[in-house]
Amino acid sequence: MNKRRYDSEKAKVEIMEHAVSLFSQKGYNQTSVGDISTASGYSKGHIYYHFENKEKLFVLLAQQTMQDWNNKWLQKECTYSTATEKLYGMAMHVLYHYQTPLLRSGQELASNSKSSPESVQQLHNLAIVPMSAYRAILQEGIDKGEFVHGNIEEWTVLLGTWLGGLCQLTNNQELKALEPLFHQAITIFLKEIKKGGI
Amino acid sequence: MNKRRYDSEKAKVEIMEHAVSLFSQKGYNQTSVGDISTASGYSKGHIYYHFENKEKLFVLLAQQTMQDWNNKWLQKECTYSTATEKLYGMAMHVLYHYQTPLLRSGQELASNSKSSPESVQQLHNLAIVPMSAYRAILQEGIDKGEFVHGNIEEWTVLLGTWLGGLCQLTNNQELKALEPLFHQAITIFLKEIKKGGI
DNA sequence: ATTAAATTAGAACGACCGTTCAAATTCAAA
DNA sequence: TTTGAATTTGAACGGTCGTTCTAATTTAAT
Repeated sequence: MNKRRYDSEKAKVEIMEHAVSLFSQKGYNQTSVGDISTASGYSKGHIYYHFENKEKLFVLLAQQTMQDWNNKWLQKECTYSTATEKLYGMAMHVLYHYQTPLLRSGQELASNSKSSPESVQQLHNLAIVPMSAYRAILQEGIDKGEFVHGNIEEWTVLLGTWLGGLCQLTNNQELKALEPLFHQAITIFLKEIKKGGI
Repeated sequence: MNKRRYDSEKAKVEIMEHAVSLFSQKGYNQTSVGDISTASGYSKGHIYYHFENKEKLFVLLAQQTMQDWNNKWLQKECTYSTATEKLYGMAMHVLYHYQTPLLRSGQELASNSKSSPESVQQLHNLAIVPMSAYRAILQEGIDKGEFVHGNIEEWTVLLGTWLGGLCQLTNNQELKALEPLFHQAITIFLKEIKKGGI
């Protein structure tokens, strides 16, 4: 069934897919609603039929992207048994699934004084998601006796900034080629926090 | 002497100072030539008397900022005797003198397809400056026997991305409060590369 | 004092962009 | 088949922005 020539949901999804691609490639300000219209094949007016405005559209995409990243991690997480394995697994997860360019576009929006405070807040909240995931692994490692007792908040920030910094390389380099780098970062980090490491 | 009412050089410097401030606060696209005009007190036309266009103005400021950062480091570097000390000193130098917001604006410009390839290339070249500084310290540490022999290019990238990632925190937090974090990152990194550390 | 160059201002242009709106088209139900 | 709602279009508006241009003002030299 459902042989309608109009399929609003399909149109909405297609618009969102092209929007994600464009925001990632060109950034928030450099991507116009006209660009999204041209790429998706739907008129500008139709985009406003589905989404209140450009800003809300972007926030929705960013939230959806981050949620997707987190869900994928939760699925993968249980395949690892130790916190150490999880750290290495997380590094690969970040390398291959963290949508750095899209989320960097969020900084553009957030730093614009004309953006609605609500949107800015929502984008800020997204940064908490990966940090929480890192913290959970570190906490588990401590609880299980794999890692020494230490300043877990500091560890979380140090790990998060390192992985975040490494992600900036994904613009210029092949992901596969970056694997050893991400792996080595975890190895170095583990020397600090692993029990019996000294 | 020199009691001219017109002082073109002074005007140029003032325009550049306000432009740096605005580009840092609002980003490249969100800073209009009109903004710079209003902030500096000189007309838009006058800005184009001194600078060919907005893009060239920004590239000049970015280059100048990076050169200033490097010069300040070269002055400070010789006050440290060991490569280990230099690493800690570099961390503080990055924390307090690396103009993260301005240089992030460069990514906005570089990711815009309408930007001239020449400008994009010039901005890319700027990223080499800090990496070279890091590599020099690591090389010195190896040569002097402070650090073990290892993959110096990999170390350079790992150190650079970590400091770069940590710099993103300077938007939200007080610099002074970040000192322990930067310090701790170097400590962890040193455990990997320092001789007799195991 | 005259003149030509340097400096500055401000208006104006053309392009683009986010958004709105009215009309056209398609759909599902009556 | 008619009707009203859902969907889609495309033109249009108001605003902003980078840039250009002309004219005015100041400066230094003659």
